[in-house]
Amino acid sequence: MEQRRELTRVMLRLVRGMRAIFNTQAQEMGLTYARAHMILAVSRAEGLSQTCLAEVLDIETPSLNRTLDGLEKLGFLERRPDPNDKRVRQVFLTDHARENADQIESFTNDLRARVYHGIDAQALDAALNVLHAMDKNLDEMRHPCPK
Amino acid sequence: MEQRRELTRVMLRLVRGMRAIFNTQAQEMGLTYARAHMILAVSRAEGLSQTCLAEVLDIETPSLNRTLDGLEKLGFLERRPDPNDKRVRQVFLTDHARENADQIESFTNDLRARVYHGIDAQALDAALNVLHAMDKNLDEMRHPCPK
DNA sequence: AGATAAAGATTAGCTTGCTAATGAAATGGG
DNA sequence: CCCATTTCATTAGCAAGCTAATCTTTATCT
Repeated sequence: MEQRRELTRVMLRLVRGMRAIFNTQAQEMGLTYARAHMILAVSRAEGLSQTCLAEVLDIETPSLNRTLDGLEKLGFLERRPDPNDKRVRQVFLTDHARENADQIESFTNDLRARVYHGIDAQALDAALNVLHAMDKNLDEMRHPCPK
Repeated sequence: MEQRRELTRVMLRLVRGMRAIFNTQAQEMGLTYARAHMILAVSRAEGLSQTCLAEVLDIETPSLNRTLDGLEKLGFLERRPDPNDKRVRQVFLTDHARENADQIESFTNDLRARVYHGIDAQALDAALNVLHAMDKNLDEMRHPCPK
C-alpha cells in the first residue's frame, strides 16, 4: 500500500528528472527533449505522415504538431505534401538535422547508460513486467468492456 | 538495451495515463490531478508554508503557487499571513474543501487499487528498487562531485 | 453519382511542470 | 548596528502534454 504510493511518486519524479537532464544536454544544440526525440523518430523513417509519427512517438497529433512547428521554424525539418493524398503532409529532415542526428543518438545513448547504470538485466525485466501490468490495468480502466 | 528504452517509454506513458484517468474522476468535483493532490497534502498538515508544501509535493514553488492560486479562486483553500514571519503565508483548507477531502482520499485509493491490481508485493518491491536506483543515478548526474 | 462518414492536419485553449528574475522580510558577521 | 546574504513568495514566460472543434480531402454506401 505504502509501496504503491511510493512507486507512483518516484515514477513522477523520474520522468521529470530524466526530462530535465536531457533538456540541459540537448539545449547545447538548441533542442529540447521532445524535439530531439522527434528528430530521431523522423530520421529512422523519413516521409511518414503526421498521424503515423504521432503513433510512433505515442503522443496525440496536436502535441506533435506543435513540436513539428518549432522544429520547422528552427530549420530542422520540413513538411511536404503527399502527392497521393492531399490531406497528408509528409515529414522530412533537413540536411542540417541529418548532420545532428548521430550526435543526438549518441548523447541519448550516453544519458540512458548513466541513468540505468548498475541495474542488471534481470531486475530491469522484473520492473518492466510490473510497469507493463500497470499499463494493461490502465487500458482496461479506459475501455471497461471490450466484450 | 532495448529494455531500457522500453522502460523509459512505458514510464512516460504510465505517468500520462494515470494523470488522465485521475483527471476524468476528479473533474466531477471540479478538480484536477494536481489540485486534488494539493488538497490532500494540505489536509494532512494545515498551516504549512508554501516552501514546505512544495517540498512535500516534490515540486518547485512557482508550480505550487499557480495550483494554489487556482484552488484559492475556486474556494478550496486560503493563504493566511504567518504572524511570526511576514514573508510566509500559511495554507489552510476551507470548510468546503474539508468536506471533500475524504471523498478525494477515497477515490484516490480506489484508482490506485485498480492501477496496481494483480501486482504482488514482492514484484512491486523489485520494481521499486530499480526505480530508486535510477533516481539515485539521476541525483549523481545532477551533483557530479559531492566530495 | 451523390450524400454521408471517416481520416488527416490544424487551431484554440487548458494544465502543470520548469527556470529566471524581483521584491520584501529575516538573519548573520564584522 | 548595519550591510550583505539568504529565504519566501510571486511574476513572467517557456515546454509539452491534452481535449474539443474545424476544415479539407478521401472513402464508403446506397
